[in-house]
Amino acid sequence: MSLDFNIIATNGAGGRRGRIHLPHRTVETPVFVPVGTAGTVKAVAQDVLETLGAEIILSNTYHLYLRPGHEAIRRMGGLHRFISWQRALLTDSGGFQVFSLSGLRKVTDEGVRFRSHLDGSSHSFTPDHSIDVQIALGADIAMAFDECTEYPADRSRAQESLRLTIAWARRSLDHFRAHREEVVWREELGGRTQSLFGIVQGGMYRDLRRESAERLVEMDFDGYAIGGLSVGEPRELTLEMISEVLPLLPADKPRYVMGVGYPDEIEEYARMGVDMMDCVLPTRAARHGLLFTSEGRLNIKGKRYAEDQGPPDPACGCMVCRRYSRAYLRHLMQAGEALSGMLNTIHNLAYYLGIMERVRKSLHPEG
RNA sequence: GCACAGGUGGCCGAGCGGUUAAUGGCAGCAGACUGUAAAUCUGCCGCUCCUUGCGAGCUACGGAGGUUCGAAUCCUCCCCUGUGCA
Repeated sequence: MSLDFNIIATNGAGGRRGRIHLPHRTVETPVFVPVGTAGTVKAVAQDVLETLGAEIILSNTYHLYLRPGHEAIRRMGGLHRFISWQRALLTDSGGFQVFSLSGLRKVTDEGVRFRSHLDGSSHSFTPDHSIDVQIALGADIAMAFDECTEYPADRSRAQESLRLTIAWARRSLDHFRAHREEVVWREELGGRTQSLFGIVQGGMYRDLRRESAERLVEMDFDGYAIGGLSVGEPRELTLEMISEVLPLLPADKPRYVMGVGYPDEIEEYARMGVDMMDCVLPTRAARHGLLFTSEGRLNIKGKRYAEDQGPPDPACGCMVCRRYSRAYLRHLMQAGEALSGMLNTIHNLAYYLGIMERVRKSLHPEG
């Protein structure tokens, strides 16, 4: 049973509005996916996420494997039940950690040997292992195990990285197909199973990106992600790579750009046909005092807001903007109060989710 | 009153004869954050000036003197704080 995705409107520029019918939720696209690495979107509780309208969140295979452990989560009925989130879930494969924990790992054809960032203990991740862990977690969408290529990477390095990612994609998919029936909620949800997405790499080389996309498409994944972007390259390059790859991906399957972006970026990508995007930016920046608003960036730590009684964003109707002043948010930040991160995160997520909602409505006013 | 221990830049606190406008930390100010090792990280943080430079001048380690080429650092007296004994 493959993933059910239907497109209900297009804009002539590649953009489309659609619905991904996942086992736990039908997700309206284009969609922004908040990041909840360790089984929590930092600083906000699940009921708040529901109120904000989040339909799908992302968790991380590597982090949950280390703590509390994927077998423990399986025994407790899977990640949805464990974190009490009955909407859609996506797990990243750990491929990004191959990149971000570069000081603590060693990559071979087999997979990656990691030293835990928690206690220094040694662990190895292979495509098979990543898939096993992801099946134990039971997210609606799992990701192929990839190597997120660093930037800058010269051509031979990007090529080598791409070769590895393609080989790992093949193994991820084979292993996934052999074991996808094992997901804990399968019976409960009428025999439905998880989906697996492949990840396009290729550094900043158009032809390598093209090759990566073509090889993955041949394998027939449930959806396709473009990875290895927003790793330090100029924005024009990010856009160039996305533009290069999108037309090569099957129109009838979801397209997902991983790890982007700023508000204007996600809007732009959505209008050109990206169906899904995740990013830590709204949540991390929120905890650090940076609010995204219709008037631009607002660093709430600024002294200039010390007695500003206006809302963070006058054009925003979120629960934070309706109730609290800039002066109060600045005070919470200054005082190091936990509520600071919570309120800032709520606003930023409301802002990001709002952008996607506007884009969806502009593509098709219904709903 | 006596005996110890102390008084350092907004606060705490190093330094105990010379690369000391003075280590650190906190607070403050500004900035960064893009599939989260991030409630983290970076820069500034005595005053003034400019040709903005590992620049110039000024003022600074309780107060006043003194020793010394040179003192936050040593000596004398005074003031204040803490602890103990009367």
